[in-house]
Amino acid sequence: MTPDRDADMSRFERLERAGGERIGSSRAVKRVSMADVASLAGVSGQTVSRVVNGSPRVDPTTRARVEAAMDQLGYRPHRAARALRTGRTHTIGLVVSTLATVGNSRMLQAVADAAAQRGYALTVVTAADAAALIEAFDRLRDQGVDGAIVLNEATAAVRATDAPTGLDLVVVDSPPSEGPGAARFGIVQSDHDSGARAATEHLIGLGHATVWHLGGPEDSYAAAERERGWRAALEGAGLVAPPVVRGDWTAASGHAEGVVLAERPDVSAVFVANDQMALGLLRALAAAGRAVPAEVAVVGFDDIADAADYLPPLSTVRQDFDELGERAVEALIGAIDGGAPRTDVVPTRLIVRESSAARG
Amino acid sequence: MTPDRDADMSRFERLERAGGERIGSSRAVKRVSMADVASLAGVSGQTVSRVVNGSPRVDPTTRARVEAAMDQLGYRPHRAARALRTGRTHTIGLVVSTLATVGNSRMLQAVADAAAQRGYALTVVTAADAAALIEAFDRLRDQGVDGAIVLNEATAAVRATDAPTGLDLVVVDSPPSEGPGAARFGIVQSDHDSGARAATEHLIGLGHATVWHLGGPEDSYAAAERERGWRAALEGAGLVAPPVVRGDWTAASGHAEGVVLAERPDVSAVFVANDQMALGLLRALAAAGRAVPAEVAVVGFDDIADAADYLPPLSTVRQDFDELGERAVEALIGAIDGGAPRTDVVPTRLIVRESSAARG
DNA sequence: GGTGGCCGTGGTAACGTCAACATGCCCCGG
DNA sequence: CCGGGGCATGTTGACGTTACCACGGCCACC
Repeated sequence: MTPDRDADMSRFERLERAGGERIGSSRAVKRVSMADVASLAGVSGQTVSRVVNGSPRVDPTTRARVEAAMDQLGYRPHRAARALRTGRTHTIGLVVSTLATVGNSRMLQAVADAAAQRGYALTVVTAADAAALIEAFDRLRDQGVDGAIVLNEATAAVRATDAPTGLDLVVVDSPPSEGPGAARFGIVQSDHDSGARAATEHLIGLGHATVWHLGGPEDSYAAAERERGWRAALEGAGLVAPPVVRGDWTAASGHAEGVVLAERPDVSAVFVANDQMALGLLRALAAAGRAVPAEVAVVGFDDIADAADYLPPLSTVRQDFDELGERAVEALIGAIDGGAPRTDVVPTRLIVRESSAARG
Repeated sequence: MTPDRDADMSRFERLERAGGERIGSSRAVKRVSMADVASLAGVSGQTVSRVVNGSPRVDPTTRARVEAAMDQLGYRPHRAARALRTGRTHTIGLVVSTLATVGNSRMLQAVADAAAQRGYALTVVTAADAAALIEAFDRLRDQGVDGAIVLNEATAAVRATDAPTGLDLVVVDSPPSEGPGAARFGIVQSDHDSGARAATEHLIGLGHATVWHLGGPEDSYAAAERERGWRAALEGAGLVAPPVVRGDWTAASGHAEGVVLAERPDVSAVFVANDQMALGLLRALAAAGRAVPAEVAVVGFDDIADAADYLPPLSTVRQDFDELGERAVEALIGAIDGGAPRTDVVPTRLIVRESSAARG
């Protein structure tokens, strides 16, 4: 750690010495340009450019000389100048509805890391509703991002992205883009359907007469897919699906709906569309004196880190957020580089904990 | 929604018509430059620039004409060109250690919104340790951000920011910057000390013989401050402080440490350094058969949204993340515009819920 | 032995913007 | 009536980079 820091400081000082006319103010460091490197290395700016961009048409000797000069001067390419010239900013945007849901936060982190690893900067914009989404795209276009990843529950809002935005787009958890124009944007998502099915089948396997569903908002595609999987599992087992109750992903909404479910004696198993709502449900069940899992079994979705410490520890369907982020970035960069939009589905996995332990 | 969308589409079409040579490929839209606006309005580019930047030295008539032309063409200033010329990117960076803690996510959202509101783009970089922090600053400098906000628990890592980075900086939850050079960066933080003190005094007021502390990591400044407040409250009441146990902010660590605490019969009140660790503690207590709050009272810190749905609902100290984000952005932009680094402290507030209800 | 082609390199211009200076005009004071 | 000063606007060049074309030298092939 200490060596690293020293290394950085000395590089900085070199930089300051190299370009600084003024003394005292660290703000006055003149930046090292390609021309500086070129003259030190005794080559033209063009050759420096070739070295920087890894062109093969450079003599190894020359390349070494240029690299030495860059090192000595602490040269860093000027992104704005490059962007002006090439039209590529090497920046991608992320549009997110909210960071209040833990899943979105996890995705953001995964996307940030994946982008950084590929040398792309990530700029984040929030957009709660459809109108804000349009505005968010405007802002991103102004900022000159090369493309954007959309993390927005509202299907209706995502539809708006069918409109031409002038940006390459990858949408996470989106219905297939429709219309005759075929795919307008890439899609990356978890296998909500299978995950929900597995969760529901697991509950059925425990011997419950049926499985209730505490779902996500009506306009969410992910919520619809999870509901679909739940319904399919019930149907497959020849059971009737009870009416769906819906929350808005928050624990508070899970509690509010949970109070209603807890009152019904015929509720003995609930598949909840995300972990945070399950947390609220668990509280409602506890308040109603209904033991989990003895009287009511509960399974969530997401497997956020906290779920293992709920009371009782929550069975849930794990989403691989890191993989999702990775694929979203990869798909977007592919599209930016001229590839066709594609659709990726990442598998999910049922994690059984105490909230749905076998009835003893 | 529909009108908005239509408006956007027609603007896009205008844009396409205005500059497009090629047909068919929506990627080929040529961007509208200042020169296009200038020639349409019959003025020089310089005058357009003056209008865009709100210079007062423009005749109202001319200004109107230029604005009409901009509107008609759908002109958007080119940020990269502007950045190249002025050296300002109007972008700020956010360095965050992890988004796994809900507090950090909340801060990120608040910062994103505050930055957007001021016309700044926000780029996010993660940096888990001190070495990564240095690298993160490098990357941000490459990307040409005007300044950065640092959200990183590790005090040691934050210290590294004492090294010149060539960036204006605002650090959230940092010890005062030290040394003869006075303040190198701005600081924004919650009043951890008072919050912790209030929480501890509340527990003492409930009649507990003493209050235990489940603290954050040793290298965290926020954790140290909270511990300080806890200690001060005990001292003020003439009570002896029990040994501190520490977690790493996660629920899992709270559970691991909580198991130890739950075994001790002399533990009847615990002040936990954040809500997520408190969740783990609650589970440990439940597993040990110790009722909350009847046998053990618990108070957390942060007031994340889920805390109200813990079992039992968690008493906690609320941080005003939105205010923190707002102030951090404000302080940073102030510094970018040449202001002196400043320190802001945002008040915290005790929220009493069932986990520390008065003993019946 | 001539010629074509490739290889390494350099020169020039342009991306869109804004700062600095220049220009022409009108109004006011002496 | 003339000169100076402000005001609105225009002209020029530069920020740092890369695309395009040009050039000389060398090898290979016929």
